[in-house]
Amino acid sequence: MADDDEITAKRPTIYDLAQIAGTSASAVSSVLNGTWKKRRISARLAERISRIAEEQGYAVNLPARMLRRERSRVIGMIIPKYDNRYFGAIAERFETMARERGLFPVITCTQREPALEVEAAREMMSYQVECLIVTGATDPDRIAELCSAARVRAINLDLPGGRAPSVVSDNFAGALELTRVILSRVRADFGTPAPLYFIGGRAQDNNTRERLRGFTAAHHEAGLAVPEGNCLMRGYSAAKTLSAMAELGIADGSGVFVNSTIALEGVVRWLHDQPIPPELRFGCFDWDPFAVFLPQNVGMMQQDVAAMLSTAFQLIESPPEGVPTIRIPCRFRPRP
Amino acid sequence: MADDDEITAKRPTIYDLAQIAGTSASAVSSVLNGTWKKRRISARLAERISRIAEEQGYAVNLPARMLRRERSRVIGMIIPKYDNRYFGAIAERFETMARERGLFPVITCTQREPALEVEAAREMMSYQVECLIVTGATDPDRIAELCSAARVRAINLDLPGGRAPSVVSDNFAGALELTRVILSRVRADFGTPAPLYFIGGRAQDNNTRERLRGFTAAHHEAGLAVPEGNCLMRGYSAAKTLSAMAELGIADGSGVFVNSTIALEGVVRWLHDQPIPPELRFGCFDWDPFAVFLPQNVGMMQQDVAAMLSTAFQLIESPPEGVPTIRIPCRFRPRP
DNA sequence: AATCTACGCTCCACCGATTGAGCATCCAAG
DNA sequence: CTTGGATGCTCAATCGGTGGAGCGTAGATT
Repeated sequence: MADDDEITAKRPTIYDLAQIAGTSASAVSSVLNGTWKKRRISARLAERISRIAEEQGYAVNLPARMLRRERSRVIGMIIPKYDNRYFGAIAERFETMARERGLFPVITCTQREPALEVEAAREMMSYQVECLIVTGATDPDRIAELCSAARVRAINLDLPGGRAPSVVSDNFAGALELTRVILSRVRADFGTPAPLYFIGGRAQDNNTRERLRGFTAAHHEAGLAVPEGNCLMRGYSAAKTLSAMAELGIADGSGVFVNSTIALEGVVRWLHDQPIPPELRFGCFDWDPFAVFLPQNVGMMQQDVAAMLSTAFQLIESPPEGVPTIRIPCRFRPRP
Repeated sequence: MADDDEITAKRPTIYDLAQIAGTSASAVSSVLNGTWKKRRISARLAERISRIAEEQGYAVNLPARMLRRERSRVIGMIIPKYDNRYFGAIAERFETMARERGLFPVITCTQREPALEVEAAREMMSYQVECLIVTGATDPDRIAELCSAARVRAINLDLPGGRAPSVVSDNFAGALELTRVILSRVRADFGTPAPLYFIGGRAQDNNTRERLRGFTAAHHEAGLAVPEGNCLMRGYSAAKTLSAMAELGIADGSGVFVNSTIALEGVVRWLHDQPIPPELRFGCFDWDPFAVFLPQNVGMMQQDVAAMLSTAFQLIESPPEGVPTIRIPCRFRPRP
């Protein structure tokens, strides 16, 4: 409340409060953590201690509490990047849901570097996390191993692994639907039923493989074969995608399946770099509120972040048998 | 390295390692935290302890370490949202820079709710942060007060305050330049030197006021007055901006200054909702890699996140006299 | 031979909060 | 007057890591 400078040189502890209140540290502790009824502290004393704590601007020393308690109530998340809407939404939703459950969320971002992923996982162990959500990790099994050695439950999000339960989007179904839409729009607008291009991601990465499967299946439905050369997977980088686009020799009337918003940045930049931008149609796996309005976009496949995280927290709260991979449907958002 | 199940029921402590190595906990501690030379532990023993720690998958218990050490080496950041590029970039850069300095970054996001801001600040005190970067807070002075009571250095980022050093963009200069560009493009494309609209933000908020000042100054330069009704500041919400747009009766040939990417979402949605979208030109304060390609966009004013955070860390490392507000220039990014 | 110094290590108090065990006090029942 | 129970509180051990103080031994110096 009021300023009380020069009295407290450091932040007050329960011992300081106990001295001021003329009581014991254990009474103060139990009042401030809510166990005072169980410990038969009178309401009068509880009241007084609370008031003094307020006046002194007391804040519990979490490290000390965590050291003593057997449960830390800390839940960790490692995530590749903050700077796109998908991962941003995941981080935000994770924080909210953790707090709703009385847990302390700790997030760390690994810049998509495998070495940093492992380091981040170790750091999470040091924080004494009870559970770790591993998002979009290149090697989730490596991390799951670290976790199981430390008796920490791990959940894979976005990218599946073989040693911990996973929650992922239904990449196959999403890619199937998105490819169908792009194909039919290309047919409607240009009349040519040509096979589409597939741009972005990494061929080894599970999500990319699943999406490529959906992409191929939609082509087969339409009686089309996908030429090898149509698929360019140079990783998650706008710059690499941009330089790759030049090789394809994309002509008017083409259709493009873009495998992430980061790849889409490359595609869009390439388009605008062309002296005469080709007339084409594209669709993208992942949604972005601005990209969805871009002229040649037919629509975007939005992953259901809320459902994915609800499922992840359910898996944490009631650990499943075995190592399931749960697939969450995506939602197609056409260009408005 | 190898699995060593069923041996360790819990994560090992320095005492466990000491027992295995046949030495004392303090030797183990000093080896693992690097002070072993100072403490005259032999290289041979240090080697052996390191190997055993590795084998056992030891990870230091950070809460215990933090409790003991007088410095926690934790640095906190509170931030309104993760889900836009500006704040996403800030969070990411903050993490990187903190780690480069051997600090542990802890970020929490407050959903732009004043009550959550204060709660988040309290939580940061509980984590024993040594320093707190307060980003885009609605009431930075309230938080600065909490911090000074707990002897925690605070720095305001993005939104300035009166009780802690602040690092902000040069909103006036940025808005001046952006307004000039929009005005000249409107003139070039439509011939009509009409005053622009100003959309988004809150009238009480410092950044919005500064930008409005730049906006007005650019109009005066051009011999134009800004009619009151041209400025609509309904907060940081796409939905509110969208509904506000309807009131303005924007006609062909207009120019719009959009005060944030979140407001831009509303503007763009409004445009696409119109049966016949008006021909207009807009510019936006804040950059987004997709929005920058939208057809009627003349360009975006990008805040220099790296410079802002470098400055913030400098202020942390060498605390300044008084309570300065440092302004960082922005960079205009035209539509490619 | 006695003293000194460097070396290599261990002992133990401590950080702040938590919690099982235990100690008075008081009122009621036997 | 004693026993029993409830009430209201305090004591002290503990969590894991840290670091100042100190101890025994070996080799060097006087």
